[in-house]
Amino acid sequence: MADKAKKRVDLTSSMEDYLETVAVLKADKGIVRVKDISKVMGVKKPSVTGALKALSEKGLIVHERYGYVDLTPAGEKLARAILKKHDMLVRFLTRILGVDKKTSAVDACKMEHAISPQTFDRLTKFVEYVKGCPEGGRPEWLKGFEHYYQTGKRVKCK
Amino acid sequence: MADKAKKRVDLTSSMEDYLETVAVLKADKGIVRVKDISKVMGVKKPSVTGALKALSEKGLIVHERYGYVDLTPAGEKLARAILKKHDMLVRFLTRILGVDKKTSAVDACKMEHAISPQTFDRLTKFVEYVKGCPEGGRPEWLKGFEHYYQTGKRVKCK
DNA sequence: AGTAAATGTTAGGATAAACTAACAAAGTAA
DNA sequence: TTACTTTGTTAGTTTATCCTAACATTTACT
Repeated sequence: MADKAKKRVDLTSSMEDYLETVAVLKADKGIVRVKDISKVMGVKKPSVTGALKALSEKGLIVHERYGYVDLTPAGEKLARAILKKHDMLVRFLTRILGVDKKTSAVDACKMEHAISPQTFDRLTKFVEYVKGCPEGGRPEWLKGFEHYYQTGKRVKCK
Repeated sequence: MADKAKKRVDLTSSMEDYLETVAVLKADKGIVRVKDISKVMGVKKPSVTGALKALSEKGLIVHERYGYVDLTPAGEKLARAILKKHDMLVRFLTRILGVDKKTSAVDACKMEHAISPQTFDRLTKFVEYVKGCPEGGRPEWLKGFEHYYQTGKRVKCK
């Protein structure tokens, strides 16, 4: 077996955010450039250059001087995992808790660095469970929660 | 009105963690010392000394050289807010998602820095709602989720 | 009281992540 | 092709957080 040693890639929250942004931009616009990452993340361009250098060194992206940015297969894979977490959290926040879209996106972006695999697993299944529970619509109890949130009063408990 | 200017106290996650730990230790053991904070948080003592200095300068704790640590009223108030978030998250993770106690504590500690007031508000009400829904016990749908989590199969949906 | 152990502090350094100012390359258009 | 604009990089600084090593103070025991 050719020693394909798969070093564990351990990213800081910040680096995960950069990687995630690269993946999103790539999906959205096809090409990824420093300027766009900078804009989306609200940081200055030199910060981006620095982050990209770090991600390059970890073998997660490809970035030639003055050129576009692209993900390596390892980067793709990692980004997918991060985005999965992100999307699940957004779904939980919006569909179940009723948090508004913008806030959900912001919170998900921070929460995705905070949750353990166990919590991820359970929350994922929770969102799944709620989604498919009464085939088409929202479960009764969730409507009950919405009502409780609005009025402070419970209805139809069991 | 005597200008009681209430400067906005904006803490980093790290400083919030220190403040929280001080509050917990005070509640648990009455007195708070550097060594204990160090032990609980898994950092070395010089890090604690430094953090305490920063919290002192913000008027959140009282700490005399070589002495015990105590919270000021402002510190108490802030700590209470942080702990409220923490406890709510632990309750959500354990009681609703079924995450184990230890993991819940760890995740809550990180998530508490990530959620907005809106998410806090909604999640708090959600936990409240679930708790008091069928007076004594757990709601049917939550049992349904547990079953789904264990077996992957849904029962009694509506 | 005198000494050893426990506890706390200081000084100095490392790392991560951001910034500004100045420079370099690439793209655009006359 | 030259000159302007856009985009990207480099160098150097700042802030936050942690660390280690060495020193200081306090506490506890004999």
